[in-house]
Amino acid sequence: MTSALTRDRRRIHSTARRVFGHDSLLPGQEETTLALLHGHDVLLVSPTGSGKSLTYQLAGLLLGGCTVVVSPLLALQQDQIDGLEAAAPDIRAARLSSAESESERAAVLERLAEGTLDFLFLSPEQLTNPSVRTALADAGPRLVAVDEAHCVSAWGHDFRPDYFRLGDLIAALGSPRVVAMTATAAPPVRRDIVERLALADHETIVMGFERDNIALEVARCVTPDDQWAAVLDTVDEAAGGGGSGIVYCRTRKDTERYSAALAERGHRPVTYHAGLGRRRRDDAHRAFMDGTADVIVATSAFGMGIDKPDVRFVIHADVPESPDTYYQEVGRAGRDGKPSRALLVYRPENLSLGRFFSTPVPARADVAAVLAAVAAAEAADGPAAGTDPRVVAAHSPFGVRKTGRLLGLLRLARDAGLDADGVSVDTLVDAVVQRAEGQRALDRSRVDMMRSYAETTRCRADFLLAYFGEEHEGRCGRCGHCDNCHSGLAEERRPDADVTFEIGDQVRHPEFGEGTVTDLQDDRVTVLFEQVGYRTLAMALIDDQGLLEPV
DNA sequence: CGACTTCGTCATACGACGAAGTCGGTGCTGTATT
Repeated sequence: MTSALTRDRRRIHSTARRVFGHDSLLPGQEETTLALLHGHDVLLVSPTGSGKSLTYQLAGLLLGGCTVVVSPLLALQQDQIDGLEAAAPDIRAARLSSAESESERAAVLERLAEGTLDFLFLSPEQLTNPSVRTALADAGPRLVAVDEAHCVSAWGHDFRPDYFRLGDLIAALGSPRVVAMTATAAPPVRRDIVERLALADHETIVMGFERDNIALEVARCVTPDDQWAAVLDTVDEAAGGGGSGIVYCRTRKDTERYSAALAERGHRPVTYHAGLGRRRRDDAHRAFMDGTADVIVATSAFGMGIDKPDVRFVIHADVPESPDTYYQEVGRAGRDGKPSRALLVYRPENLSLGRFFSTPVPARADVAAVLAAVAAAEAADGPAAGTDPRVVAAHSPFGVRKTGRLLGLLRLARDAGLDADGVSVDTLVDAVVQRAEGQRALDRSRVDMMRSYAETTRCRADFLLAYFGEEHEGRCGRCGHCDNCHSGLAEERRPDADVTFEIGDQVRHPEFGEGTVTDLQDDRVTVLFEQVGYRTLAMALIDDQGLLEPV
């Protein structure tokens, strides 16, 4: 007799073959699809190119109805639709965005109502439109896929505030299954995604982070002139091999400067940042993709969804604000599996920009004002009005943006166990400010981790994999091709070292509170504290003063 | 926080210096303006 499990596996494989022409599935695809079919939400952390999209496509088709795909960029949505139509001509996909005319939007919503749409792509902002939400709720989607889900954690505080309430917006569609997908997510990012999307009875499925064809290097510089020269010389050297590459800068101005200098040296660079306007951005993007340009000099605006296989080098002209961002950007090298370089050009002074950009902490008076506005909005427009930034903003002294940000923090504080009833305004204000301070501390500790990465003498791949919570078992602690492995600085991890803790242990520190051990070296331990973010502590000090206690 | 710009100051100094001020990254949206 055939078990239900076997039957579901067969359905998955036959759909993959019949609709997409795949005779076999990649690691993680069956597992994720099965979990969704069996009623679990899923957080899927898996590298670009590993076929994350197929999991929501298979699950969507098997669950039936229209699957909603939330994606942060309009360009990405279009890519996905094009890819889907190319892979499976029978599939009916559409997009709902500000780029469509009123009549096009009406046509899409009609197809949704008729049930003749398999996949609908949209941004979180679309879900804040009540008529869109109602139309979707009426259609009763069974699955929502959240693409580039790390955005749920990174955005919302002060950028694209609707990411902050994506969980609520999805729940309003009738609490469908949710699959959140991203290529990179360290443990606190995973926690954020699960919490903010309110993933129910969820499974976290993590495929490997390791990209062993990318050689990690750091060039430490003292003066701005050294830094300038290191970037340009490395492009000369790397581009000599014939491949293309990306130079990441922290400011728009620097992208222009480096671009001009590279052109003078005989390269074919293009510049890319958000200040350029649609047309010039599209031109730069196309020139890089088709090889007309060999280097793209860009801010962080460039890269999401880029799947150019032969990027041979990624050079960071300035240090980014976190290992999360760094690895995301580095990951755009060597998609074809061939040897590639990732060089971080590091001057400690550049870390300050990361601190500047860290999450702002709101003034207590502002939080109190928004709390009052929530009460006013609920009194005037009903209980649901208290969560809508547009409605609350009408009663608050601030714009929609700032109101939305404070509402987001308020929501998180309440979710953390503070019920609105019977809690004083002061307590709630405290909780909101604390929440923001915690976020800020985490942001800043990520800057510190970036410093540690730049200054470490151990294997750089090992450092990053530990940061992302990758299993250490069986790893010798040497990738063999980063600069520290090459120079002999990185030593083999000694398994017989006097280990007091293990990765994943819950610990308590008298000052920093509770946390989780994320990394161990012979003489140091790194802990991710709930209140203050990442801290690396000397083992000798811990032993002497009994600083860390198991919980 | 720090890089860069602007402004005032000095006075056998009209260029050089310091103080003060400004700016720095990601994109969706709907609406007003050409």
